[in-house]
Amino acid sequence: MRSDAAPAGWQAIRDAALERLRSGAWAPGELIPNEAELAAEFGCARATVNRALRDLAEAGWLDRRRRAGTRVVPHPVRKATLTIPVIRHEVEAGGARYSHRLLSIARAVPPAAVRAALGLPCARRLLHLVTLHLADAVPHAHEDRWIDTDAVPGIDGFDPEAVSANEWLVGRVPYTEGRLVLGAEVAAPEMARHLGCPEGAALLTLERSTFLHDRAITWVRLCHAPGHRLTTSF
Amino acid sequence: MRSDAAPAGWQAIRDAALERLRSGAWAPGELIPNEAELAAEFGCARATVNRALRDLAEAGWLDRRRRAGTRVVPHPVRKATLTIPVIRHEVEAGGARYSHRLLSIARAVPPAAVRAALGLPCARRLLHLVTLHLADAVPHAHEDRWIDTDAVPGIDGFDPEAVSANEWLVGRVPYTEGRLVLGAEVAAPEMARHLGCPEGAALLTLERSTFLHDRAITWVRLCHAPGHRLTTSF
DNA sequence: GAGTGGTCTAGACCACGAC
DNA sequence: TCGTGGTCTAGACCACTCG
Repeated sequence: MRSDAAPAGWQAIRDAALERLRSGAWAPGELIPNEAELAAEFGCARATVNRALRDLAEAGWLDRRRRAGTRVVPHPVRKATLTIPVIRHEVEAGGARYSHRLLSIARAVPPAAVRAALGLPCARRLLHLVTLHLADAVPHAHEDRWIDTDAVPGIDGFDPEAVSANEWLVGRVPYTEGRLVLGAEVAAPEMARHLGCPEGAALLTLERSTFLHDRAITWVRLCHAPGHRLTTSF
Repeated sequence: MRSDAAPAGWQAIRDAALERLRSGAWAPGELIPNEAELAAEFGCARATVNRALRDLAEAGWLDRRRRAGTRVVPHPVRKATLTIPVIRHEVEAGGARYSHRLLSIARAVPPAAVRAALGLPCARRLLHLVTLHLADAVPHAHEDRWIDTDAVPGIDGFDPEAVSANEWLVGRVPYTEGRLVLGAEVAAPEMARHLGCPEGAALLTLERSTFLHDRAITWVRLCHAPGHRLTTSF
């Protein structure tokens, strides 16, 4: 009995191929046997080999071309996947207790930069929320959010004191498109006060615009407390 | 004749389904018809519908479960893919002319933080390169890199003055695993001098460790000039 | 138990593109 | 030109899980 699950079918073939890639049996830049040959070797249909190799190609290991055959990509992965968590989950995953504090709530016309990010042509009034997220009562991130309430049915039932806008929207409002911008900024005096950090500290910022069918829903800018890092494997 | 390509086969079915998702005909949280029904509707084999729906599920639109059927995911995508470009390509994509300047090259024992990131137990000497990347002769990013030359065959043929380590390694050295850490830091005096920015500016940093079969290859830390942003859609 | 998606097969035809 | 991967089909069996 093996501790790891032993996949059967196309996953078994994918794993066998992956082993050859990792071990160097199929070296970078090299041409690997064609589908028919591998199907014969593994004793399965060509479609099954196709499924396995397609999976490896999508993962960035192989480069497949008609007529030219399948080649091992010299440099496997150039993409990293960033998961965008609900902040409460992020905090709790770190073993801390999550809380949040609503700093301000108002209806106002957003600044031009926000209007541009959301593609709003006219100067409409949106709901503006500023929230502080805390981990074990220590400031974790500062959230500046604009919501087009016309695009969010059921917003009346939303109590920003009880549930953070971050979590409420994620749970209830579907979106189809989004844009994410990562940057860094210096902590201004007010931000430093909110985050409990020295003025001039470097903060990792994350701006996110989301849309439903090209209709702007919300724009949010998160300023993380100093030292915060985003990590991903690839 | 249509200006946009009209895919046939499973992609056509995927697109038709996507249109229903985007239009709301298949609403978030809702159950969609099963594969057999859709196959009948589209006049194709069930496997073809399966291929199309699997694609949408991988993209995060659908949640498919045996027996339970296929459901529209309420909140489509929580993942963003970050592409990690060769810096020269990144600069040239911005319409600028790329150049680089080697600031220092030496063999030394890396600091503990770098050893830890690479999982090096003992204090071996690695190749240490510091490079400045420029866009139209303006500083773009500062690169601090450590390379385990034993893990990089052919390193003797590498001329760091001619080609940046970034590009040389990407083109020649395969890797299997990697870790990426994004953060922000304040520009120290020396860094500010290199990047031509004020001391105390906020810099977006990107640390990357790469491995080949659990063997450490290189660790690199990029400090981008102020205002630099990483963008991705999802 | 029974309905659903997951997968496999064997064969076929097609589209691309290196030669 | 013609080998290669891309895809479709029709049918079959399996695995999961809801009721």
